[in-house]
Amino acid sequence: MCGRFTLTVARIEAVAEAFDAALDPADAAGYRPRYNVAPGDQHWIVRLAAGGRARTLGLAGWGLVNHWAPDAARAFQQINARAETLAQRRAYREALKSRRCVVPTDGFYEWYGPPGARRPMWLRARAGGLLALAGLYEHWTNPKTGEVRTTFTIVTTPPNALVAPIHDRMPAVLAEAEIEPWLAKGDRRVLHAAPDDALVATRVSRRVNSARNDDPSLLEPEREEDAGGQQRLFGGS
DNA sequence: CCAGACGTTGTT
DNA sequence: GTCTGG
DNA sequence: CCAGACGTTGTT
DNA sequence: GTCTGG
Repeated sequence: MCGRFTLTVARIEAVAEAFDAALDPADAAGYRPRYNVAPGDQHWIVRLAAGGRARTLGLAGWGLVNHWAPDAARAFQQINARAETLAQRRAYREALKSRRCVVPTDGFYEWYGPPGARRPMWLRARAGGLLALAGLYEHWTNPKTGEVRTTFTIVTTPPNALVAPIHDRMPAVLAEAEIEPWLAKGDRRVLHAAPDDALVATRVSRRVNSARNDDPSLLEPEREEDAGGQQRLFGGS
């Protein structure tokens, strides 16, 4: 699945340029690199402007709250949406029809191993740089305060050959040519596992476990001898 | 008809 | 065990 | 995803 | 809002 990720670029303007999106200047003012984005956090999404073809880059909360929800309690149970069932699920069907987004990131974490000894891996693009994750978003008005929140969920697929030994799900990573079909038409054919050679995996520290930790040292590769005797899933790396 | 759910993951 | 918060 | 709380009353 | 279950 996808329960934590990173966006470590120095300038959010570079993300706007890469995705050909207009940057919300109010949101951009508070930008900082993130090494441990967790459910419930504010993060960046690229979406089409209302009725148009222009893309915007702005902040939204991770964990989809449907516009009809009485409260935001279910947000944490809607951080991911299975690609296979998007069109059937009541919570996602409407958003699939009209509110797709792309979630910019430069890596995501997956945990593996036995209960109580699970270890995080950081997966990133083999050549480095940005990844485009497929997502859905929605607006929700808090009935108590009248405040409008925008929230999103990340689509998941079965794993590719790299991720399969670690986990049975992974986020839907869009190739550059798949971004527009996803945003404009919700073309579900783009929701497939990333090519087997698209990503590389690094074992990282269990300090990632706590969402309070959010600094560059989280991405430092952890050596085998620091790994506490876990089995070697990645002998060559 | 009204009431109640609407989700994913991991673990057992 | 289960829910909330980060 | 994992970590941490899970409660009320009265007093400051 | 919309669907399923009773």
